[in-house]
Amino acid sequence: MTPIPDARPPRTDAKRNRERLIKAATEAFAERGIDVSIAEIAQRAGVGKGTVFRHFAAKGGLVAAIMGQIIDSLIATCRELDEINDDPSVALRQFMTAGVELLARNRALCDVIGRPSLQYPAVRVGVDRLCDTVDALTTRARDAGVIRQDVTGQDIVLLLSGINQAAAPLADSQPNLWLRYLALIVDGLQTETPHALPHPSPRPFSVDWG
Amino acid sequence: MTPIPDARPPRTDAKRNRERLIKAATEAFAERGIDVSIAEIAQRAGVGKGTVFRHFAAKGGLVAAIMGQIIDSLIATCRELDEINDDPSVALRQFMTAGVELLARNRALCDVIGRPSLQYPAVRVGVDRLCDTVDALTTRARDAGVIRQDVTGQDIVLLLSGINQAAAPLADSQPNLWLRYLALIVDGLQTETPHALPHPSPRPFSVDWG
Amino acid sequence: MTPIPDARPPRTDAKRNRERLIKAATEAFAERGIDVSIAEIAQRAGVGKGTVFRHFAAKGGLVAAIMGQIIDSLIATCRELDEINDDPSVALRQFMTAGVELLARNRALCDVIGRPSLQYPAVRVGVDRLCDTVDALTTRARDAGVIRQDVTGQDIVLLLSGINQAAAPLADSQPNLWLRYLALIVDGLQTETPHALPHPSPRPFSVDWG
Amino acid sequence: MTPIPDARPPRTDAKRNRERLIKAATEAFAERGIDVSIAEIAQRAGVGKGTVFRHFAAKGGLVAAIMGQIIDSLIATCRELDEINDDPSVALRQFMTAGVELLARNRALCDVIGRPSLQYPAVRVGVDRLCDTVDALTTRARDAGVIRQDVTGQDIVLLLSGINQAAAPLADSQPNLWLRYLALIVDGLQTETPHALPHPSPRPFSVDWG
DNA sequence: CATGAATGAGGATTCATTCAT
DNA sequence: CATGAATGAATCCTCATTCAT
Repeated sequence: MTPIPDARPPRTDAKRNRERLIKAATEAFAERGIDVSIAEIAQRAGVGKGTVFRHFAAKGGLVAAIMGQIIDSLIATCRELDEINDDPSVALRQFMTAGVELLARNRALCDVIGRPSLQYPAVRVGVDRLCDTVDALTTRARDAGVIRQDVTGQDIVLLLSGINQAAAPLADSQPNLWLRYLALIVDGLQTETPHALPHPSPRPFSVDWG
Repeated sequence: MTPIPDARPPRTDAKRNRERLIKAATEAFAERGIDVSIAEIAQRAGVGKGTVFRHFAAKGGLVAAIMGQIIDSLIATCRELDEINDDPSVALRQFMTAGVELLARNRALCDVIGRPSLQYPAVRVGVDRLCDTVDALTTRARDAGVIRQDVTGQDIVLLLSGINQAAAPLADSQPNLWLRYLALIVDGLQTETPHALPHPSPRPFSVDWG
Repeated sequence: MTPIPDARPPRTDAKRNRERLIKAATEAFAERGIDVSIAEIAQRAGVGKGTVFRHFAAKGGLVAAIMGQIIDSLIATCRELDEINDDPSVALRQFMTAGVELLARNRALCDVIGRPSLQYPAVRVGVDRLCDTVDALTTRARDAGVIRQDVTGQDIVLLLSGINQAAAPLADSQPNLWLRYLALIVDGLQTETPHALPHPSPRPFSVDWG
Repeated sequence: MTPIPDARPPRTDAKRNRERLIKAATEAFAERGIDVSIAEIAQRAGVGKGTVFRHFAAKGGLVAAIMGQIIDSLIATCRELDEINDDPSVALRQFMTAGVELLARNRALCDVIGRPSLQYPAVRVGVDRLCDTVDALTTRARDAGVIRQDVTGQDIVLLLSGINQAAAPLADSQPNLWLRYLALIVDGLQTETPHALPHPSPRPFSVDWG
């Protein structure tokens, strides 16, 4: 029996294209934010624009996929650091460093995480999962008494974005300025004279109780 | 004797239109950021697109004017609070509250203040002036020993943006969440066990020493 | 009887404004061509844009008026040179020099004279009158045998524009290049071995026999 | 053996569209000058505006491409006539006829060639190459003694524009009038009693010695 | 009469998305 | 499946002309 030629075009190409596309999009988004054009992403990937839309029905899907993956990697980092470090204080600081650095080096991540209501459902869900993961670490730190008792994992995640933002306006000329604000906030979290916080800890992103 | 003015004052209708335009632009920018189209601003103001360009030769000029005005008002607020309050700690907290609230209610302000290299020269200069004004207040607070000795006025200004950013993703469902992070940072600034900060205090926006 | 104040606003102002307007428009058109904006003309004249339209219902009217005046002055120049000079050859050369120089220094004149069908009726009529005037001089030159017998006044006028155009592309770097082509054409008009011209002398601008 | 092309040839429909676009642009420019809107060109070609920009990133590129092509064809014509004709006098006359006719039928060519400082670099370079090519022919004619000794190829090219311009104002009603002025100038170039020209022969377009 | 404020049509250009090849 | 050609809505901006003051 002669196999029917071309009946099933090879999946390999599609898979490799998808990988190249994701790699290119990841880099392009990191460097230029989510406003980078599909044309540029396609060109960086060495594929046609149509191929981008074959893999992701709309630009938003591509954004969500890339960003979701990055958030997942941060979740993994958090878990690892939590496991590796006996001292939750060290783990937390290392995690926060990783998180802010990620934001400082990825404009698109700031774009999607920093906007009101996180437009992208996938990002919203990812961030919630990140918050849960960080909350485990945070709880351990709270229990160990190395950070103030009223901060949650979600607070920590939100603060990552805040720390990065504080330094962002000067990022071009002073690219490591975020280290300063990270240290400032870490110091603050360890304050021995906390006052009661005036607003309850936030609700998850995916919950909107109106 | 009433002095004869050299040039006639702006016509009342023009003045009113300008006011409506500025009001509309202020609101539109606040709600939707600097990417709102001139068409929408014109429509909100009830004028033609051409009228917008009569008052501001280019969109950038309108942005700069509105944002500059807002920054100036924050500078004024800072001065007033510095004068009114004997306790620099109170003055600083009140100023920071005013600043974060302003950001929380104005997406365009976040857009122009938060981006790398502050594209708009007028904004850059305004922010530098703001930093100077805040630095006076900050210095008084440092001298009084109510905040850690290594923070400057520019740190405070940058932190405003960071505090707002921490709360921004949840702003739609929890519009006052910024109060929480403001309190957290204020507490942190008063820590009695500060560690040396790993990065020097930032240089002004308008200076780029390469 | 007390005279009614302000009943008849002084004509003096209007007249003076008109003069300033015409002066400004003349200069602006000369320097920048007919595409100069009404706003710039009004500003140069120190009047409002509305005043321009009070004096000339549309931009075309202003163009026609200014250009007509300039053409009239060239007509006067032609008459004077014709009267002053006994030698028609000299008179013709001096007139052509004046004409090309006028074009070389007036972009708007080139714009309105050089385009097909001379859009502006006033210009068309003026150019026809110019042609008639030049034809008198040309006839004298022909009768004196100092130019070839088959050229008319209209030919001469059209050649002015042609001579200027030949030099125009290099006018920025070589502003007197037109002298070269003027001399070339003047030499040519005096050829002693003319061939019969393949196209009849042109009909006037204002006549269109379809 | 057919070699495998590195890249696929342009799709037939794209090629056809490009051809229609170029044809439409060529006609539109010829009829109405370089100020025709992209919208009109697109409509004439039966494509969307975006398609025009797909093929030419900016309007200037389209202008330069079309005009460059036309100038190149004139260069080719010049070379052919130079080769075909033993008599340089005939070759030169035939070339000048072709050149003026081209201008007479193409408003955009007049626009880009006739303006001071030739704005479009591609046009400037093309015209310089044209001048060089014509200069070869002109030199032959000078050496044969059939034209005056002081004219160059660039003079000839500039005169094409001048000749066309002389006839242009009446082009609508007398579309072949340019033949008259062409004959007049050709006669003049052959004068046996030349006077020294008062201005040196022009420098190339691409050279600006300030 | 004079002013300059307001208008809005029109122009070049960008880019996500669709679809013929 | 992949390509990149085509589309057209959207955006900023200009300027002749109208008209309220």
